[in-house]
Amino acid sequence: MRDVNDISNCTNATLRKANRLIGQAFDNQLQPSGLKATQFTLLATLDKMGVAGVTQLAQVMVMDRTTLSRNLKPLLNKGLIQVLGDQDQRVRQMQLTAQGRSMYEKALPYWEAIQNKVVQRIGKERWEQFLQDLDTTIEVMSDNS
Amino acid sequence: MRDVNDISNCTNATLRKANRLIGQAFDNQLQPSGLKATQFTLLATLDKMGVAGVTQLAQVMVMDRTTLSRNLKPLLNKGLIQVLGDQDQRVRQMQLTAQGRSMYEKALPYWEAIQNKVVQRIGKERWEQFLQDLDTTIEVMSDNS
DNA sequence: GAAAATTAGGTGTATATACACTGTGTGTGA
DNA sequence: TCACACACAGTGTATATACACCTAATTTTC
Repeated sequence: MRDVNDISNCTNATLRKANRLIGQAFDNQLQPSGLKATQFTLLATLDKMGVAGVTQLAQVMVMDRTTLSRNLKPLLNKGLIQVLGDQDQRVRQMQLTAQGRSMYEKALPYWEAIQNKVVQRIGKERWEQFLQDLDTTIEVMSDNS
Repeated sequence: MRDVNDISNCTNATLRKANRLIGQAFDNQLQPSGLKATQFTLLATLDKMGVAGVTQLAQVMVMDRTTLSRNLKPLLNKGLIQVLGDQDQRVRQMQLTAQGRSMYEKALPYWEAIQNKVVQRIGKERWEQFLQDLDTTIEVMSDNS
């Protein structure tokens, strides 16, 4: 049994460590594609949504709106994402450009490579449990109470 | 069974989401202490090590040396950490100051509060499994191969 | 229909993260 | 001993993250 109050078992610190290592591994593998792992995730999410406003996209990504705002900049600069007009002039609807979709699709094999490598290292069964626990954590921590 | 190659199951993206939420929760709870969660973790680690050089501390924290170098700055500025001399003039040995230890100890109850809250939300049993899986992930991802 | 509340979004500031590169000190081998 | 390798740490640059605050457009309310 782990001691909850032992600082060695800090949920945040342990999660951060894992996050750094996994992030580096994904960034590393995705490097030939010219995308960071975070950018790849953003493109993947927007690709699935088709068209989305900033706040809407931020909610789906469980990310602060202002963080997303900043993360969009390099992708807009590279022409991977374009902004569409909207009746409601407050909203900036966005979607992938042809170049963006192309770059995303070219990056997919690199993503699959590292994703499979990670699953293999952790072990399929344990990985499934792990992803489930991450999803649960995301769910229970999303209630602002 | 989860599809490993389904982008919805991206290990990195899911981990990042959880990391953001947990990080915010810890930062939030620690706010009255004047420390960010990352800074708290750094102080806790250095407190346990007693004295440590930058590279040594970075290895223990599974963190890039240059990242740690930057993270140390606000703590040095606030006088929570001090640099000691060393025979080997390349090494910057560091330790907590009295003020640093005091601030760390004052922050501990806030850490315990959020740590327990998180464990309660996830559920003790599931949390133990979760921490175990995180540790495993850290271990298998630490091999540079 | 105008004032107030709400909603969408960006900026200023600070920290977190890491790669490529630089500088400096230490040790080692010819 | 001196040149070269190696070890320790910081900087330049770029992105990621989020809170506090600001602006503008829309909706709601009276």
